Formats: sequence, C-alpha cells, structure tokens
Amino acid sequence: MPERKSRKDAVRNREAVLAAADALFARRESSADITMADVASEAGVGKGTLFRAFGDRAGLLRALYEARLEPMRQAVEAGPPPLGPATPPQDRVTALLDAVLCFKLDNRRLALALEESGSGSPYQAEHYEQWHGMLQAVLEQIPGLTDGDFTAHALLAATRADLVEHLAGEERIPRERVRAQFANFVTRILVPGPPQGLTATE
Amino acid sequence: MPERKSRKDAVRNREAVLAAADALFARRESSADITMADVASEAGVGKGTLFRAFGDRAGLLRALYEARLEPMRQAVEAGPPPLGPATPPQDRVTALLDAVLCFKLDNRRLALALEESGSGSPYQAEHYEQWHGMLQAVLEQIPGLTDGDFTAHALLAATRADLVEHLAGEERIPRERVRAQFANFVTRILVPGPPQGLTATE
DNA sequence: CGTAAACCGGACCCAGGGTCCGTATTCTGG
DNA sequence: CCAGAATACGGACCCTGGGTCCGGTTTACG
Repeated sequence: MPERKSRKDAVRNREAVLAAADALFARRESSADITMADVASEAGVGKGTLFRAFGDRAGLLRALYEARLEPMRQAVEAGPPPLGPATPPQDRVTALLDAVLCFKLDNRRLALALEESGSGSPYQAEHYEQWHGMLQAVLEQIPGLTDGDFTAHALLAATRADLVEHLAGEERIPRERVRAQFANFVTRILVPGPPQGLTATE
Repeated sequence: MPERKSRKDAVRNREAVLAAADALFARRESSADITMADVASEAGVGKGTLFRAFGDRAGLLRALYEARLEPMRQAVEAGPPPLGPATPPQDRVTALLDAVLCFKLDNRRLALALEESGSGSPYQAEHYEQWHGMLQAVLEQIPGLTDGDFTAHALLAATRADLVEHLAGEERIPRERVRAQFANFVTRILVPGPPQGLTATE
C-alpha cells in the first residue's frame, strides 16, 4: 500500500486547525482580516504546520468548505427525495437550488471568504463544477428547456455568496423571504412559456 | 465655490495614468499581476502621484470603469430606443440587460479586475446600485411580475464578470451565442407563466 | 530500543499596497 | 516680471501578510 499512514500528531493538528478556523469564522470577523497567523495561533500551532497541511490560504478555505459541503453532496447523490435521484426533474431542480441557497445562507461568511480570497474565479473550483454538472444534467431532462449549460450557470449565479450576503446581511431580508423569492425565480425559468408560441419572440 | 481648479500638471498626470492603466489592461496581463508600481512607471509618474490622484487601487479601477461606463449610462438615461426611456418595459429590460452583458464582454479584464480587487462586494459599488435601481424600476412596470428587487439582482448576477469570463474566455463560447442564451433566459423570466394555471406544479 | 523519516514551529523572506517629505512646479498678487 | 505661498512630484521607505526554511523534536517501524 502506497499510503504510509500519517503520523497522529499530524492528524491532530490538522483537526485543530480546522476547528480553529471554524471558530474564527463563526466570530463574525470579516473574512478578509483573519490572517493565516491568526488561525495558526488560535489552533496553537506554528505557521509552518498550517501551510504544510493545507498548502495555502485557498487550500484551507477549500478544505473547510468541502467538509461542510459533504453531507449535502451525499444527500444529493443518493439520498431520499426531494434531493435524491428518485425525484422528477422539475421538483429536483427546485430542491437542489433551494438546498444550495440554504447552504450559502448558513455558511455565508465561509463562502464569502472562499470566493474573495483570490484563488481565481469560483468557476474553476471543483465543487462548482460538480454542482453545475449535476444541475445541467437534471435541467436537460426537462422538456422544452434548452441551453442547460448556460441556464445552470445563470441560476447558480443567483446564489453567489456575496449576493446572498447582501440580501440577508445588509438588507436584512429574512431567510424565508429570500428562499421564497428565489424559488419563484426558479419556477419562472422552469415552467416553459405559454404552450403555443403565442408570446412574442416571433 | 469650493473647488479650486486643479493644477495642469495634475490633470495631465491623471490622464496619463488612466491611459497607462488602460494600456496595461489591454495587454491581456491577468489583472492580478498588474501592480500599482507598474501603472505608475508605465505612466511615467511616481507612486505618490498615482495614489494622490486615485486614493487607492480600488479607486483607480473605479475611475477607469466609470469612464468607460459613461456613454452607456447616457444612452440609457436619455438616449433613443431601445435603451432610452421611451421603450415599453418588456423590451427595455431585454435591451438593458443585453447592453450590460455586451459591456462586460467588451471590458472583461477590467470588470474582472474591479470585482476581484477586494474593495468589498460589488453590491456596494455605486454603479451597481444604479443599474439595479433602474432595472428594478423597469421590471416593476411589467404586469404579473413581483419581487422586482430580487429579480433585478438575480438577472444581473448572470452578467457577473467572472461568469462572463468563464463562458467567453475559458469555454470559448462565441459572443453571439452567449448573448442569445442570455436573452432567452431573460425572456423566460419576463414572459409570465401560462395564462391559466395549466402547467404542472400542482 | 535505535534509527530514519516525518513533523514541528517560529524566525525569516519578499512582494506589493500605501505613506512621507524634501524638492520642483505652478498659481496669484503686486 | 518677481516673490511667496500653495500644490504637486516622485521615489525612498514602512508594514502587513502570505509563504518558505531549517535546526530540533516526535513518531513509526524493525
């Protein structure tokens, strides 16, 4: 077996760092002014350790993010309806997007930090690819819907962390209202236009 | 009058800096690795001058951006149809959003730089407020459309610089195709669902 | 146990944004 | 046209914060 089993102090420290970072983000400090040194000291660990474990700042953020994302991914891939695969496309798209939105609402600060911290566009991130791919696939099962690729992007764009933060954070719009509005928006996209081509656009 | 008419070397240098920055961004260097020192030297000017004129990096970007945005703003506020005020809401929304998209397509690198360069969420930027406000106002003139505020945000989100860059830049989707897809998307939102509630969803 | 590999941590490096201040330029009034 | 004040110039300098390095320590394994 190629894997040598990592040393236990290494794992312990990795956990410590994750926990520390979590804690720091919870303490509503604006993601921007949480320095790597902060995280290290909060975790009771040296900077070297931190960087060896996660590579760089973006790596740390990613690790945190994916840890939190994991449960949801499983629910989507093999869970019960409405998220799981055994749901009719229409409803599943709605459920999927609502889930993403809720996730962003619950993890605003982290998601924000991730998108901000340079690391290139979010569109290269692996998890984005996953969501987009999945969503696109489901969208394309809906009759009368074209451009699944673009549509998936456009819908996901409405759940961008900074937008969510703006709505829920700055404008203080209550969570349920944001969800309702977004659901409404999604529905408009899903429900095909009037049956016969009686509505403009030639 | 409080304004003291600035010295001519000051204005000259301001122009020089703007031009230099423009040039640098044209030279497709990834916005991230254009340093303030670069801009200064390209403009044949000291860093001090540059910072006095624009405050900070974000200030410079903003100045550039708004300069390029100006023509469009006028076209929207008082120009001829389809952008101007004398257009029926439905068509105007489409035109507006297409214009924004085109702008982003034409100024990808700059728009990207602006969104990336920290400076807080784009949602606090003044020009965003303007677009959003305008769009919302027009949207609310369309019968059967609720949540103008949210809808405006969501639609604009689909024109985010990094998304546009991803589509047109990475995925090499031709300009006209992106426009068409987006137009399609917008239309789906504008056209209210089927007249009678005859389409699924209960 | 003994040894080598893996890990630790904090001193250190460096880029880049932003500031400072002595000097040069421009404006104003006489 | 000149003196003096106000303003701008520019590059040396500061400082934060991400990322690296290496001597010393801990752990895994035979």
